[in-house]
Amino acid sequence: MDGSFEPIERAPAYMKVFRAIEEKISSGALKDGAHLPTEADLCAQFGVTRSTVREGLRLLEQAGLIVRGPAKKFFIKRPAASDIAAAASKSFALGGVTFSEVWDALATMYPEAARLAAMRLSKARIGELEKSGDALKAARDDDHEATVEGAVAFFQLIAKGLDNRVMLAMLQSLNLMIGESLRHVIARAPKAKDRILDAQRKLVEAFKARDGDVAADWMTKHIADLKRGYEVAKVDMDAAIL
Amino acid sequence: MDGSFEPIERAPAYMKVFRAIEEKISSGALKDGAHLPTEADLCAQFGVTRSTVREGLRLLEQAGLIVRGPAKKFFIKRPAASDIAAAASKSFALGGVTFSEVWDALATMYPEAARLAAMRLSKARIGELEKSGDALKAARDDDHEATVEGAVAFFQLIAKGLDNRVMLAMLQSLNLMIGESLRHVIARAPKAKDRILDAQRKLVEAFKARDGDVAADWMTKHIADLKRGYEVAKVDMDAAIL
DNA sequence: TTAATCCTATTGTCGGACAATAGCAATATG
DNA sequence: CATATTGCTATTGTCCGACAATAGGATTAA
Repeated sequence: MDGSFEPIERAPAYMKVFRAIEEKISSGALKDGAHLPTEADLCAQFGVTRSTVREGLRLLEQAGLIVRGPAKKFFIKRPAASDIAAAASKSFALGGVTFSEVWDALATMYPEAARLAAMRLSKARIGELEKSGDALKAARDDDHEATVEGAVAFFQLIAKGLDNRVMLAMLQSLNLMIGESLRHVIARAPKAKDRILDAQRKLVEAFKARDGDVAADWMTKHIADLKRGYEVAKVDMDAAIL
Repeated sequence: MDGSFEPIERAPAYMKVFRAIEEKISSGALKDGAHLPTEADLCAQFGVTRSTVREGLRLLEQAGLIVRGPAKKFFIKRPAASDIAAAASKSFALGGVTFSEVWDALATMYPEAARLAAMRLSKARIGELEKSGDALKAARDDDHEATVEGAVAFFQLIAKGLDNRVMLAMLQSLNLMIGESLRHVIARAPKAKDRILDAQRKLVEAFKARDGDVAADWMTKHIADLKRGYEVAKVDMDAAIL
């Protein structure tokens, strides 16, 4: 006989609200850009009170599935690569990952990204890379903020040019972390701007020539060089990034 | 003159509650594993009502910064790599990334991961890899679930062995996505198990020999082979993963 | 026609209330 | 004495009702 019972489904109501709406989003029943019904409507539909609905909405909000539109109304938004990257890098920081872990990942992934980029970057994207370099060149040598932005923008353009949202999100989360940390050491790294510009120039040449090996090679050097800046600045690579 | 005013800080109270607690966590004032005060306490401390506090808690909950302990009490938890990976892969799925994007990322990143693994895997970890292979070999050939688990477990062990939480999270999120999708096609991929086992064997050999080039090479083949399974199964690689 | 004003729908916050539940203490039972 | 049951208490989950704040649209004034 089987007179025993299954454990009954016992999740808080706000969680069920969250899951229900999440389901409707992932199934496409609630399309990207559509407005969420008002809280009062949701109360009626789910048969719960506004407090409960609102707790569910907070979950959706933090999950990045809904964003505030005009008039505070929520509308549906499927998470973009940049959202994932931002959330991930924040979590990494909170999780206490170290500089060396980030740089290690950077050194592992970006050369291959560069190799791929050599094959895949559009002419327009390569043009953007050159323009970004020109902008950096035009900046004053002691404008460290411009140097950091120029370095990060270059990585960013490569990541975007791969035309792959998964890799974009991953590389972008690395970009966010190195950008934040570069800012703190750039002032102490002599000649950083010149060396960055040189590497970028070589990389663009490789991209133009569609030479993946050379691109990967220069990216390796570029990253090693950036890392050296950290060592010169005597940053403890085993400390957590903030 | 500058008689103009800055835009005043106007964030909802529940958001401020969220940020305040998040701050205390990231600054270390609330240590990992510590219990959060009761809702009533938080009300008193922040000077807001329980509804407001609870909405803030929902944000923290979804952000993965607090988890339910026994007795429903919350305690602090810094996000681990696996949390980040799970959140990211979920977001990728909701964002509608395609099979080919995932496989593209896989093919780009894992060979380099394997190269690194050849240098970095501990003997114990390599032993685990072999044991995982033995377990897969022992499974029945038509036990597709075991095949999928064996394939994913192998990737998982390599990712863990890199001893880098950033890469672990990234590779793990890929693992989650391919695992989920492999499950749907494995039955239609003939001889999949044998070919997987063969690649795994070659990879372990390369790891033992600490030969990064060979490891990267076999990983490339292994992944290409898995991908071919998809093509044989006539999966639309441009469709969104679910 | 444009600018100021009112109106309305919706969100943000409040306060209180009570049921549900987990953990613990007290009690009963053998 | 050991164990099982019961009751107690603190805390969370949910509900209700209320009101201020605000954004947008409608309406009126210029």
